[in-house]
Amino acid sequence: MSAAEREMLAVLAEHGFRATRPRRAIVQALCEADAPLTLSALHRAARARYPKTGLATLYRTLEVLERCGLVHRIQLNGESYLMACADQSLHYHLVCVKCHKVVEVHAPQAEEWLGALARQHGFTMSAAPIEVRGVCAACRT
Amino acid sequence: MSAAEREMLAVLAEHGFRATRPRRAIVQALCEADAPLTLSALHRAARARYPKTGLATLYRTLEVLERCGLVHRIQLNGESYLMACADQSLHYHLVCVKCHKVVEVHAPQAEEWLGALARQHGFTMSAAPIEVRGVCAACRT
DNA sequence: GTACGTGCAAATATTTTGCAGGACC
DNA sequence: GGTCCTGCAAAATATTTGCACGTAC
Repeated sequence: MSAAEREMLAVLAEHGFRATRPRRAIVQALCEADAPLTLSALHRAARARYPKTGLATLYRTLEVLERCGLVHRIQLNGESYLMACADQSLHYHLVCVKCHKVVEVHAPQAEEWLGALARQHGFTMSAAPIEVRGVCAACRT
Repeated sequence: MSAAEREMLAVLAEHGFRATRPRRAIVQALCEADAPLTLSALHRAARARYPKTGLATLYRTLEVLERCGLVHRIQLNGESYLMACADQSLHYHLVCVKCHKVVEVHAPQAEEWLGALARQHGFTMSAAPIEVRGVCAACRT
């Protein structure tokens, strides 16, 4: 079990949710994916770990995970994808619109800039990842 | 007709799409909204301008507008919203998660920072708005 | 005039719900 | 042992499609 996985289950527990088999299958599938997953890809991946995982449970689990800030929906070329991110601090996700891979970036200085910018407009940024779309090195060629 | 509206119709024309009545109603509804709209709110708003606007046409028009980069889907507290933005340059959208209002911000310096950050990771940012979630001054009280 | 778009209704697909039984703490 | 969760199937929603008819260019 990866650290990310352990972390997510811990946060779930803190919020009073149980670590059931389908939930662990879904969390594991999300953590082991190397890019965001569509709903049906996630269902397939969860079933590979716990075959009885039902679609209704997947929806219900995603709602819980999103509520806890552990799962994020991102829009890529018109499709909706799901990705896990237990990190509740402000940071960036560089998302490649071609291969869909995501690089998680912490850049305190950039965050300060953005924070200052927001403050100028009376905004208080929330501690959620900021999605930045682009093309990665491998896909640019 | 607002400048944004005119701009969107011009871009549509450039892409070879016709400015039909339902499309103009949808574009106008999007441009006049002071916050992103849900699909059904947009349908209602479009119908207020051209009552015969059908739901299928709304879906088809949104696909066209998104393809042309004129409409963006944003996720807010689990709901999906649509907003118009004809500006194809890199900039930020400060989105209030309470009242849903959006402030469009151009900040060359912040963009340079972010660009440099992305380059360090081999990324080339695409010229799309970057959504930053937070709480606006009015809603913070 | 002729594509391109449309509204409508039917066909699909997606998401939610109710409930009897199972599994986590 | 008592809830909280689950799978299943049915219900409710949301989205797409086919087609005969309009209308923008």
